[in-house]
Amino acid sequence: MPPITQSTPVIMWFRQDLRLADNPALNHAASLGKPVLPIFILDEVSPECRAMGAAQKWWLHHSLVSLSDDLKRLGVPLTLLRGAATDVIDALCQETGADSICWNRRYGAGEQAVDATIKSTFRGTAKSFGGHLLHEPSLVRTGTDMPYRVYTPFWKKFCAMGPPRQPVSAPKTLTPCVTLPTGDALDDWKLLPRKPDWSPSLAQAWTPGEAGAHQRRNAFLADNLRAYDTARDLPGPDRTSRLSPHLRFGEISPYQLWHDAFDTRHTAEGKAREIWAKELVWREFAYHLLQEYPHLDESNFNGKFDTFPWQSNPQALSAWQKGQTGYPIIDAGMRQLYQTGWMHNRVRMIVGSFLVKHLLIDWREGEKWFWDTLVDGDPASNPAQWQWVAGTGADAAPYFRIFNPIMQAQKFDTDGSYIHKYVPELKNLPAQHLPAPWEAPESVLRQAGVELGKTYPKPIVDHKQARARALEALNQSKDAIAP
DNA sequence: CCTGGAGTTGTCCTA
DNA sequence: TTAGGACAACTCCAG
Repeated sequence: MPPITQSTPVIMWFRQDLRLADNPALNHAASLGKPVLPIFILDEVSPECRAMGAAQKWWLHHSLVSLSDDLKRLGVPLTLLRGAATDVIDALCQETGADSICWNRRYGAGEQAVDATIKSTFRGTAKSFGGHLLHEPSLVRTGTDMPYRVYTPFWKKFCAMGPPRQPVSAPKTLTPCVTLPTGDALDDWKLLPRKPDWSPSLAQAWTPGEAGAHQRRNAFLADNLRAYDTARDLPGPDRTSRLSPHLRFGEISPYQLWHDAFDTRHTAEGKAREIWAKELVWREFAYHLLQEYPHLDESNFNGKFDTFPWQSNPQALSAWQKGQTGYPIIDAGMRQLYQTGWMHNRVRMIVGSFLVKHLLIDWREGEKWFWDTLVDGDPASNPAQWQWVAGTGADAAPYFRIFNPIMQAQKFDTDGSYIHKYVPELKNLPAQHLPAPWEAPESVLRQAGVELGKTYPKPIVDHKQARARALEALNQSKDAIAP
């Protein structure tokens, strides 16, 4: 080891916090008056750490480009390293003499194990900070010091714990290291898809990076917060925040968004503000569940479902993934996902319910597909929402709650704008027939150039029959004894 | 320890 | 056309 001197650098380890503003670990690093060495590690080898899906990798690539540019503007370059994080950091300390490291906490079991190992073996000071969540998930406890399993009491307790701290601004300058360690070139990581390159449609929909996140935030606060409580449910106009991937990669701080929610410079009813704040806290609740139950993506939260007879049905699974089920609202959603790496939340519930209840396919198949295709694929929110839809989760939907894909389309895509956008083969079919094209008169179909079974699939299951079959199967298993 | 109100997002049938 | 109740009972959690 080189001798520890005044000029030894502090390592700022970026992970899921790819931003400069309101980044507590970065502010800490800046405050030490030492050279700052910002790094990002691509760790695909540490056990129990879930490898990113393809859409997330695309996002990560561009987010790292953006972070790297932003850091350069502060006078320090971002160093990219690859391998098991413990080994990488060991080697980095050997090379640079760094005796100090800091990061913002993460919450997957495998990731926490890695961080704990580094903290206990690091020769020097390793400091962690809270930046990803508004309250540490393990600190929200019931009156009897237990974790919560139901959202509303969690929300009440969350509010009773007092408001989250105010966001802090980015450091003005950082001191660079005199000599830099050797790092990787981002392109060598091959995070971008090729053969085929399906990313242009993602690039059209999104601007990864901190600047893009703030653009989205400003647009949301100016336009969509006002009527958020009602308008967020309609996938056609899509008045959601669309901030989920930016939050996933920490390009914007949840502290910033929490205080935005109650900022009176933006006009909105109290109801809209509260619903938006509650959405932020759903994310917290998902992490709370993940903390209590680290295998949230692998096993049923409710063990009664461990014996449930899920059906293996590769053809149906494939039709669902490709958006070829014959139910336009399902197909629109699945195609939006595949094309843009994102799906409106209302539609996520509808397609999730369809896979699990209508097709009786294991929710884990859906969770995996979402994980691979979503740019906002989140280790906590994704499995938590799938388990909720499937009825296997904490605070699960009751088993008899089966979304009707026809009725949902009528109710939430009344003008057909969502289906028209993502199912172009039905673009000439009048809105009233979009929820269930097989019920349209033959002449109307012909006039719209639709031939069911040729230009657009016939429904792969009958709603009424599938619903009855699901109720039967679920009814039988609800009395199963948890192991 | 007991009590009792409450629980994200729906559907379908009946009156 | 629309409003209301059944669907099931259970667990959670505060007081």
